[in-house]
Amino acid sequence: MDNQDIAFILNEIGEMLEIQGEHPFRSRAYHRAAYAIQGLAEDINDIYKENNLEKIPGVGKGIAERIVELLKTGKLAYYEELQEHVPPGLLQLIGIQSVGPKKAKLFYDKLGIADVEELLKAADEHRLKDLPGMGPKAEENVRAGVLEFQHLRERILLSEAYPLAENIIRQLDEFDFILRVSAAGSLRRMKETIGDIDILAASNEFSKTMDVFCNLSEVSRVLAKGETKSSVITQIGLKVDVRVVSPEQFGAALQYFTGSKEHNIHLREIAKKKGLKVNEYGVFEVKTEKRMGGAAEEEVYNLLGMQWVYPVLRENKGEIEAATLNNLPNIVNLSDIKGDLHVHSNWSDGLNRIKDVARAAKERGYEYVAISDHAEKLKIAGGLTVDDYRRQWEEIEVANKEIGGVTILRGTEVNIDNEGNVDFEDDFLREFDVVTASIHGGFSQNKEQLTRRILRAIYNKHVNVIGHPTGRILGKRPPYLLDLKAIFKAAAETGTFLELNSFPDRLDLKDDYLKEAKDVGVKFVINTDAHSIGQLRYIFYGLATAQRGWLEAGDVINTYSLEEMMKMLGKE
DNA sequence: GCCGTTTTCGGCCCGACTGTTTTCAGTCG
Repeated sequence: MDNQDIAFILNEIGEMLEIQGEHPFRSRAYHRAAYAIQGLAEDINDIYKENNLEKIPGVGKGIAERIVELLKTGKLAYYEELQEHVPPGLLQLIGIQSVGPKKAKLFYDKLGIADVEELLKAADEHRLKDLPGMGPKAEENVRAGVLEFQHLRERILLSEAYPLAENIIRQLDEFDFILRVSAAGSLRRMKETIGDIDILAASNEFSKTMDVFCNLSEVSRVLAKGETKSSVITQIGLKVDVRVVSPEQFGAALQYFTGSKEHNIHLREIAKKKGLKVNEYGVFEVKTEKRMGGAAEEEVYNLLGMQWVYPVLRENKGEIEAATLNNLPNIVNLSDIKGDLHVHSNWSDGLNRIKDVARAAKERGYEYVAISDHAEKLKIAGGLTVDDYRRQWEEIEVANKEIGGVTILRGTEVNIDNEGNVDFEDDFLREFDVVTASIHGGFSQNKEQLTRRILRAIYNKHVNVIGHPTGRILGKRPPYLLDLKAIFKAAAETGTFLELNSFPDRLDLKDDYLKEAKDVGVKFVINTDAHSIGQLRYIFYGLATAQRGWLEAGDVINTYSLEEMMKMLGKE
């Protein structure tokens, strides 16, 4: 059982407790614990062995006992007992729009409905509308919700949602009665995947704003339309929520609507202790109901005695405490990036010539770019032999003379084989400016084997960087089973850099892991792994992930000048 | 079920929208 397994079960327990009508705070406790465990880089088995389970935020005596039982036996009697009362199919139902724990229980108790298909059948046969609290409209909403559930897309990549949101914002911005408009929610926090798009507008003409929004060409169905809040489904099956407030409320509303939920709950708890109340309209003194501010987000945070918090940090993972101490990280910015150390050319499986890559890098304002084509053992990607590299270096030399203003570096992406060996002998590896080593196969090995492979690469003194360290592909492939704590420790000890791969479906290392690795002294490189010059822009998503991982420019090697960076790579 | 500068009990964020009710429960974020 790994962290994800435990988090999954705790989440399901939370949901089952909701359906059972348990006290909401009990179920919230399980969800909070699951959330914390999901983000841990350290293996929960190790945490257990070190007797530190109760140090995980949100894990107390009770939940720690549940976790211990799961880790020891692979089973949990309490979980199985709950499943007898709440069949697994029932948990799907609360994923349907307009169906929550109460209605799911109602449908199950009164009609024996225990999965989505049965619910659709019951709606079609109009057996729902006569249930208490239901009616014809509610029944139709459930039916539409089921159909959407079956077609609705899962969470989509930030890189897909971001342009769509920009497009909607641009259109709304053109109306002169819409004074301000901004993305909010997980999109503004730049989460790697997005469940729905949240947009906030400031206007003095609420209903006109709502009309304009609900009539955008991207909209396929209006789920709800109110005076200040509407929800629609777009043509591509993504939900978009829009909220409109008056201009003087914009800051408080942006704060509230950006979330995360966990961040906001914590913030409002602090407000309460100070005798204040925070909502989407402003900050208020509870006693006098006097409004203290809220036109700008900064006011909200300052009134609570803390620094304004970057949206990318608002996950309730220590940022509120840091902001209170005036101690937020000075997170790395796009303008700090001075080069890319992992770009492919047409020598292996890339699209563009070295010269074109260099010119594109120069246009981005980079000082340097490393051509890091695959090495020979990765035959499927057109891996290069020793002789190929020597000829490539000649081309690099010519291009360096011809272009100027940007330095093209000799890179390589060597493969870490099933035993942890990399392509090429030490004498040849030494001739590269930067050596990145990555795993491209043998994913099904066990945790010890996979960890040993990466550790061997880390201890190879000619390997500078471990590429896409966990190998995950969002929505397609889970990360390799790894002892990340051991890998972070070894990387910090040897001065081996860990890559943050900016490909939108990789973003590997992910945000939570970056933060933990940073805390033990690991340094990073933010690369694109671009296979065409158009993909160099993916640095934008890698950078956002770095920010979410609390990285500062000093933690990232490709924010340094060429000279400084080469020194850090051990090349003079 | 968790947690602590109101600390071992008594709290636990706050409000909009919908559809059912006729003052409110459920859902959502």
